[in-house]
Amino acid sequence: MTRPFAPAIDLLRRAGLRPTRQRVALARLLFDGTDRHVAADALHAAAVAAGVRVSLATVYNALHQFTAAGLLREVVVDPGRSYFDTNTVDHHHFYVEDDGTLADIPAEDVTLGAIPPPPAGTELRRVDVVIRVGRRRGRGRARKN
Amino acid sequence: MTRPFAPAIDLLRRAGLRPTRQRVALARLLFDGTDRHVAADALHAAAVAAGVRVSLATVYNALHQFTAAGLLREVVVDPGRSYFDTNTVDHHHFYVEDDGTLADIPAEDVTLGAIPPPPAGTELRRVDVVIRVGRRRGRGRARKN
DNA sequence: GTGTTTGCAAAGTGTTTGCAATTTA
DNA sequence: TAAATTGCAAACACTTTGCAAACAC
Repeated sequence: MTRPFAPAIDLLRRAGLRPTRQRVALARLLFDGTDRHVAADALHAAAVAAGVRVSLATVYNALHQFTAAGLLREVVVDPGRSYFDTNTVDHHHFYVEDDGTLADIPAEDVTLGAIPPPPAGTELRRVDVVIRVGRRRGRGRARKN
Repeated sequence: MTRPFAPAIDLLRRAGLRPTRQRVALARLLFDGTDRHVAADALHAAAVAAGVRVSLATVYNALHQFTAAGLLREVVVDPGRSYFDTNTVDHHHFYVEDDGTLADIPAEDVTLGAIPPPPAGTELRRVDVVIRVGRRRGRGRARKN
């Protein structure tokens, strides 16, 4: 019944974030050992479902703070929706366009050769490989315009 | 003074789209031979600046119709803003995070080895490689929380 | 003519902000 | 107690929609 709070609290402390009730609750939902891809909305729903009183605005704040602290990584695959990944190790993604689902791909499963040099005055931040897939399509019928 | 309209009209016709005044005007702005990365907003502004009477809603419609017709490709690099690329040939991107700028990278400049098989029931749609770069940072000072 | 496309303004998304009330250390 | 954090609701940026008027063929 009582999952330990200590690990989440430590995690936050180590990240330099105050372990407030809502941050601890969110951290416990997020960092349970499995790799998750969450949208603010879904996390908020999960928190509420778990009986945690937290506002959506606080969830957004927490997600950004966690990201800034290196506990999460933001994944951009869909304009108009942000996903946060609990896997902060270098890796890539499958994105199932039809249902907005993400799946990790270990970095070593994608061979990425030499990368062209960044434009002048800029430095490399990250390389994101997104493999977009979709439910297999019938042999699509013609459409007019 | 009079840039030819015929090419744009043909382009639209071939794509199965009615060459209406606004679609022709937008096509002429977009397909001038160079590779462009536009957001709806910017294209609308450009059209208005060029003296074309067109509403933002129509620009959105046109961009999606052009994309569906294969004349454009949507590039997702920023949650909350859609970019459309006039280069529909297979290629990748640099994304300068600090100023929201995109630059093309020819497909052959990125070596992509074997790709893991798509999740069950799905088929490959596209592989996007986004190399995120940023203005070179000073040696960032400490921040607290 | 007839069906398509447009413009407008309103409605939607998803996200951020301002600020008083609350909580943490 | 002082400073950080929260919740709420309002403000946001961007995108989509509904429908009458305008347009293409």
